[in-house]
Amino acid sequence: MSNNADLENRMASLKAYMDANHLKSTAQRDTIAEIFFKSNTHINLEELLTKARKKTAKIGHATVYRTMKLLIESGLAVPRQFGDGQTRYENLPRDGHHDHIICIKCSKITEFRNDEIEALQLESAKKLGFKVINHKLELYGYCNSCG
Amino acid sequence: MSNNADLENRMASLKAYMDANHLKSTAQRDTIAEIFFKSNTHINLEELLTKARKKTAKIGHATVYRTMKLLIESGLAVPRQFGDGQTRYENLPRDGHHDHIICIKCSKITEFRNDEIEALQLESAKKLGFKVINHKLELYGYCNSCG
DNA sequence: CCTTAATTGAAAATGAATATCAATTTCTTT
DNA sequence: AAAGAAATTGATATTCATTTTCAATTAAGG
Repeated sequence: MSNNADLENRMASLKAYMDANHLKSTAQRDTIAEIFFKSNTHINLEELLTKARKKTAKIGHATVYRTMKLLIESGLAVPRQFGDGQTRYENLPRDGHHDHIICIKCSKITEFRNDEIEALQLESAKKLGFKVINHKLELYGYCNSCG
Repeated sequence: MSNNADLENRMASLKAYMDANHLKSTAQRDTIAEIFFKSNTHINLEELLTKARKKTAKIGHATVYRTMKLLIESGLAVPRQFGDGQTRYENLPRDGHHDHIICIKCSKITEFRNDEIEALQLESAKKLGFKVINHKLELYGYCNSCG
């Protein structure tokens, strides 16, 4: 699946969600969603707003917040807080879930994935009577540049 | 080790940290620290403030924030954000680290621990050139009452 | 004690996120 | 294509958690 097809898939998912909820498609929403879907990093409000304003005439920050809330509700974005006071939005990778390693010195965020850990999580939860829907795993430490 | 000895241990650790940094011991600090060390849950500012004011005449909210910052710096408290906009402070259990399972319906927080997961985390990080200092693992799902 | 430096509370300031509201835009129905 | 209903928008005001400021107070060492 090409990046482009992936983008179109996500835009279509969003459209479907909006249709199902009597929500209207607007230039602002499309711009913000597209910028978000194209982002790889954990984008924050300011970045979204700056990029969106380059494409579409006038966009207020409230609209960015509102659009991101919509993307979260529709399951296309995940809000994350890494401790610096601002929410960042994660674009779910099409190849599935990943976790994060954050350098406590330079703040670099690296993604990783370990299926064995995922399996053990499900097992642990099951023992406690929990049905897991989602999870967050963050390792904090020093990257090899800062270590 | 009794609960009381444990409390005294922590108070002593704090004292040692303060001495080493030319910080003064005050009634407010002692009160807040003690309340925090005695707490089992993930206590937030409001709870700390309410309890502290019952013990010590006047305590401003700024002082609670300042004291918790001190406890974090000294490694005796860990700040956590579960997504409801406010920081909660976790008292490190004397028997070591634990992780959390959060019910997305009733918000109940259950603690668990799995050493196998911890080991795999270290291994994953090592492969990426990271030295892990700390980590957060949160599983979100439905508890057996809500599931 | 007495001096110095740290600490405190009250109030003001900051900053992220949300709510308000009149004006605008989309979508459906003629 | 035009109109009407309903949703959306941007600017502004607001909320709420947290931080800063600063004059007055207090702790600790000499």
